[in-house]
Amino acid sequence: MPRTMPSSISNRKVAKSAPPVKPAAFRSALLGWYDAHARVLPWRARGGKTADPYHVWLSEVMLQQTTVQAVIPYFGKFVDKWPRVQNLAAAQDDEVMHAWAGLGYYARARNLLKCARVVAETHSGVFPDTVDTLKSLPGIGDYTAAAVAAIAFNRVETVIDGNVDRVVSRWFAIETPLPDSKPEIRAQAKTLFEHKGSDRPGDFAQAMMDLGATICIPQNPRCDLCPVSKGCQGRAKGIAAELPRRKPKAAQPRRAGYVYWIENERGEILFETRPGRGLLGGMVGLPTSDWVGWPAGQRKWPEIDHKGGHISAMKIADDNSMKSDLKIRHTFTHFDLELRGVLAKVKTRSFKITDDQFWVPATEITALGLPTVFRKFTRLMDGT
DNA sequence: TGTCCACGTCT
DNA sequence: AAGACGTGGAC
Repeated sequence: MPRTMPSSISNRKVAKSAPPVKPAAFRSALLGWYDAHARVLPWRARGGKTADPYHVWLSEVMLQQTTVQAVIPYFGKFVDKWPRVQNLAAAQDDEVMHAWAGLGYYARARNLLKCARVVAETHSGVFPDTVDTLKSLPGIGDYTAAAVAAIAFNRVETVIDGNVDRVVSRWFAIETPLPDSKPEIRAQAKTLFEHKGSDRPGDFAQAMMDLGATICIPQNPRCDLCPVSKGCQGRAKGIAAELPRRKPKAAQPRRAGYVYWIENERGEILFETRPGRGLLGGMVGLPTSDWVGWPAGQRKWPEIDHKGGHISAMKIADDNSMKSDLKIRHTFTHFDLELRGVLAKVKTRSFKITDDQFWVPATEITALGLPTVFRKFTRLMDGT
C-alpha cells in the first residue's frame, strides 16, 4: 500500500482550494486500475482482441436500465440462438419477444429486431462504426451509439451512462441536482474522455463504467479502493456519497385490477398476445380488466367495472370465483399495480375467444415466456 | 416494508 | 420535451 497523508489533513487542504483536475493523471490511473481489475464479461474481448460489434451492441441494448447480473444469462441465450446479426434478423418476432421475456422494457426487444434487420439488409450485416450512423438505427440513442463506437471501434467518444454520471458528479463535486446538472456533467466528462492522447477510448469508457459499478457505487462508495480518489473533489469535500443529488420524484400512483384465470374443460388456460405497442407491448399475458387509478392513501379496494375491459366479451361462467388471497403486486416504472385473481371454468364450445387469445395446457405455461407481472400470478396458481 | 438504482430511447 | 416504459437486488 502506498503511504498516504492522514486524510483529515489532506482533505482539509484540498477543500479550501481544489486543485485543477489533470485529465492525463486521471486517465492513466484509471486505465492502470482497469488493466488489473476489469470485470470479466461474456461480451468483452479478451487478450487484446477487438470485441465483436454484434456482441457489444446486443449487450449494450440489454444493459440499458438493466444490471449486468440480469443481462448475463440473456446475452448467452441470444448469442447461442442467434450467433450473428443475420441470424437474429431472420428470427420470428415472437421468438425474440419470448427470449426477451423477463428482462423488461420490451420496446428494446422490438427495436433490437428492427435494428438487426436494418443492419443485415441495408448494411450487409456490418455494423456502422460512427456515432451518427449508429444513432439512426432503431433503439440506439446517445449512450448506446457512443458506447458501441468506443468499445467496438475504438473511437474517441464521451460515453455517459448512470455510472459515469455518478463518477463525474463526484470527481468534480457537481452539486446541482440531476437532471439539471446534465450539461455540466457532459462538459466535464468530455475533458476526461476526449483528452488529447486518448489512445484507448474503448477501455477508458468501460473503465469508467466498471469504476462506477464496483467502486464508485451509489451507497457507501469504496473510496479506499478507488484509483482516482486522490483528486476527487467530492471526496475532498466529504460529500461524495451524497452525489449525484437528484430532484425529488413524485410518489408512484397506484392502480388496481383483476387478472382472469380462465380454464376450459381440457384444463387449458386462456392467454392472449398483447397489442404491439404500449405497456408490455407484443408480449403474451393473461387477460385482465382495465387497471384503474387508486389514490395514494386510500385503503379501500377501488371499484372496478367487471363489465369493462375484457370481461364483458368473455361472459364468464356463473361459477366464477374471486379469491382475495390470489393477489399480486408489481411495480412498473410509473405506477404500482395490485391485481386480484378471478377464477372461472368455461366450456370451449360456448366461450368465444378473440383472435389474439389462445388456450395453453397448464404444463406449458412456463415455456410461454411471460413478463414478470404475469409470471408472479401463474406461480401463485401452480404453487411454485 | 419502502426507496433507490436506473439517462436510455422513443414519442 | 415531458412522460411512457420493467425488473430485481441492495439496503
